[in-house]
Amino acid sequence: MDLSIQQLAQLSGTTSRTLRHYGDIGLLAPSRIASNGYRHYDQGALMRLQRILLLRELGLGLPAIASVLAHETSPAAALRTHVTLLRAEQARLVRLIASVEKTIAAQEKGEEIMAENMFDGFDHTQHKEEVEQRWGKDAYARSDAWWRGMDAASQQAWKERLATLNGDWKAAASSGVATDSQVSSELARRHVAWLDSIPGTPASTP
Amino acid sequence: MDLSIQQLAQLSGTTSRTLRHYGDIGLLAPSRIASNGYRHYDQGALMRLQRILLLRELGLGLPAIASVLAHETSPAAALRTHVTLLRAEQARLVRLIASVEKTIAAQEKGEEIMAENMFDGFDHTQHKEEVEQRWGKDAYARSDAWWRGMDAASQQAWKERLATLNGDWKAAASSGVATDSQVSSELARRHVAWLDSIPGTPASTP
DNA sequence: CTTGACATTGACGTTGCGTCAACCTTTAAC
DNA sequence: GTTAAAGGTTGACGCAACGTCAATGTCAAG
Repeated sequence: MDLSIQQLAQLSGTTSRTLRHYGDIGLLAPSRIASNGYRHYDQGALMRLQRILLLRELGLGLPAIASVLAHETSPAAALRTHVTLLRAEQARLVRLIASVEKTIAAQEKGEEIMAENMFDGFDHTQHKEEVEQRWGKDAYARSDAWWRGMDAASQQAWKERLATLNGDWKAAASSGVATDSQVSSELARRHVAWLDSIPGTPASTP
Repeated sequence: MDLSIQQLAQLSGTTSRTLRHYGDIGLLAPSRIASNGYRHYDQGALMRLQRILLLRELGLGLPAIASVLAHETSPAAALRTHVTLLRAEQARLVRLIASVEKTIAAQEKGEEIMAENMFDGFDHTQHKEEVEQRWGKDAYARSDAWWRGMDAASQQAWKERLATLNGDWKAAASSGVATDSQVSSELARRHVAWLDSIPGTPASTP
């Protein structure tokens, strides 16, 4: 098994440039360099490349990959750290998508989004420092992004839905409704339906 | 309203370097440059900056933002394209997270991961395409993302919290609890607290 | 022998700023 | 009046992981 750089590239689904790059930075050396300067790779190099590509898909940087492969000691810690970052990034993407979709929807309704919605944002910004000090940065950032992604009408609608739900729920509780399933399950349905309107909530969990 | 570069940076939550960069690339020119060379920004600049930052949050690149602001014609198409890319990226992240977690789990059990786990990733990819074709891309990405972004323990916790809440709520309703505030407001607090654990839910709505 | 496919090294381009560096202004304090 | 602390300016390099020429050498086939 003696592969040229192109052959290895095609086999592993990457490019020759990448392979030379890995060679340059000492991540994956060719197993042999012919007299004409051509790089050649053997089975061992291929396996190492597989691991490299796997770790790369897992999001590790090339230095990190080199480190892991160098001293094969617990990649677990690195991975654990990394999964945290991935989750954060993933959450951010979810918010981004919801926000973009909301923007598109508003656009399609012919609304001129930008105008006063900006001032909403502005108010929010000034509010921001206070909130951050009282509730912590993370909490603010997370909650703000979703809320801010909505236009005024949607925010109003959200508030109303929450108010209605809470109202019905209280009413049901205080009136001691017909003990069980009919009314309460109806409430539960609406409860779940409302949750579904929150970005990221899975529709099909139970 | 005449803002220095720092003042504008703080107001808008960005940095002076960013503002100078935007000036350099012609995205946001200072409204006035004093005789000493200092940049000054007015209300108009601030509004334009708000739009820039909004579009940036939506993930558009600076040239794209410039284009949108230049000929104010339908950002819808650009956004639509972008949301597609975002979804793809998001789906990829979800797979990444799952894969990393699988790797971690395997590691902790002392297994030598790399070998056949690579094929796991492969399987997963193939599975994904099937699912996407059968259920539609959107549905898959949206419903799956949040849920899958959690580890098993978190999913379990989420289920339990939901079950407990629903249980208490039903119990309260069926037992016709002391008509009002004490118990119901306590439930409401927990209700809200639970909602807060869902990514993106604003903590301080009322 | 020539053509075309594949190899080499070298070096600049990409994205959106962060981060010095070296220097000038304004403000507040002593 | 002097001085030190802030805050301003223009370059210019750095980063992550290669993509993409450019200029040139090598190999197999017609």
